Amino acid sequence: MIDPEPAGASEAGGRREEIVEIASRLFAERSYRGVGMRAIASAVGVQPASIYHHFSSKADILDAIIADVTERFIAAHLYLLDPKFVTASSMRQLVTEHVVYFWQHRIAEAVGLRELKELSVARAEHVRRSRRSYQDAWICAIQVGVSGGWLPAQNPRIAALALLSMINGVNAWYREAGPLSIAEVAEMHAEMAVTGVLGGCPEAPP
Amino acid sequence: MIDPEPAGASEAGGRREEIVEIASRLFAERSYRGVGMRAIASAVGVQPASIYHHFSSKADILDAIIADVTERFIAAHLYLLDPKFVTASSMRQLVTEHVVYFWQHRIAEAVGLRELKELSVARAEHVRRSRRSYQDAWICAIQVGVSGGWLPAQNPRIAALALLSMINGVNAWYREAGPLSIAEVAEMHAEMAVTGVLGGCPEAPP
DNA sequence: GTCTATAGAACGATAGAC
DNA sequence: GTCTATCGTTCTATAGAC
Repeated sequence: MIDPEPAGASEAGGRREEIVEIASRLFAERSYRGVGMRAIASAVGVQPASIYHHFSSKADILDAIIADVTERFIAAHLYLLDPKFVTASSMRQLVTEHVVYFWQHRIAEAVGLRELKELSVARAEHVRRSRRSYQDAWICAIQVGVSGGWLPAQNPRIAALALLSMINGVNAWYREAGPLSIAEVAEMHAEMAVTGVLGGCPEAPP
Repeated sequence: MIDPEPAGASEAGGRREEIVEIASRLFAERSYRGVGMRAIASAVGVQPASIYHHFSSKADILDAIIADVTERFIAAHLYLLDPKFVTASSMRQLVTEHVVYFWQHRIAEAVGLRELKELSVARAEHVRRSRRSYQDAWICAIQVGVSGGWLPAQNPRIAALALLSMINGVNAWYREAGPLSIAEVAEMHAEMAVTGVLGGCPEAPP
């Protein structure tokens, strides 16, 4: 049993984590600029000045929210697009895990997507580079499939961007109250993405 | 030659139109709450108080920006999804026109998507209803295709939402500096959407 | 139709006691 | 670690002259 938190993070249940969690919900609902320190403090149940014992500024809270949610997923899953081993099956697996992970982290992901410009330039650039590497890995993997004859996609770059738009869009409309679980929706998207957008037949090699 | 502006709009080049155009660009770049009346006035070249001669409030400017950009497209194109006449070909045409129109109106569309919650409740609800009718028309049309045997989509609702996410995502990554025109990207999306996501073969009837 | 001037509220952040 | 109190800024919006 390994501590799932990276080194440097405080134990769960600390004030700092509580502030991050509450602020992320508020930012997702009313936007970063639409939520003041007074509103955050009030939701936490403390006075505004107390927040500054845990964070040096409001932007520092935003940094902690966005931090590396997306990067962590990308770093852990890029191997599925490795040109030497990528298959239609590994692509389906990646789409499925992508949809599920992004839904599970939907609040931080929504804030990270919407408030990217509010981040410090250095951190925003870090996030953009990470996303770019994921996108490029998809393009490269699709090109491998086209060269190998098992993916008939016309334009790998456009296909990759269309595929990512499709699966990133799930959070905008999916609701847990509906008849389908997020895992079912994820599987359907894997099918629509790889068999549909990329044109890879389910029974085709590899 | 008919006046393209709906009745009630002032002639082009008026201060009101100038303010709407400048404010929409600023809102798209720095968000509604991130842009003050001073910034808008400064960009227009007047004093802040002068804006209030043309608009009763900042929210009134946002209303004028969003107004009915999306509704106008939907109202003019719903006929292409009419259950009695819809075909794979009319779906492809709609996707193409959708992508091109949304790109041409990308500034207002971006503001309308991002700042929907800043709108007055009544106007926000009007926009949501309009989008919902478009979505429902897509679902219904796909169901017709499934019933008719010319679309193998598994789940019409999920397929419609995936398709719309895909084509609405174009504005997030397309840049005119690239090698493809928006019309070319739109055509490729029509192919990926109808042949790919919905599974309709190009040569299949109708 | 645009100006100067400013009201009144909310903002991010700090000082210093406990 | 949280409090009270508040500083200085910025915000939307208005009053009234020209």
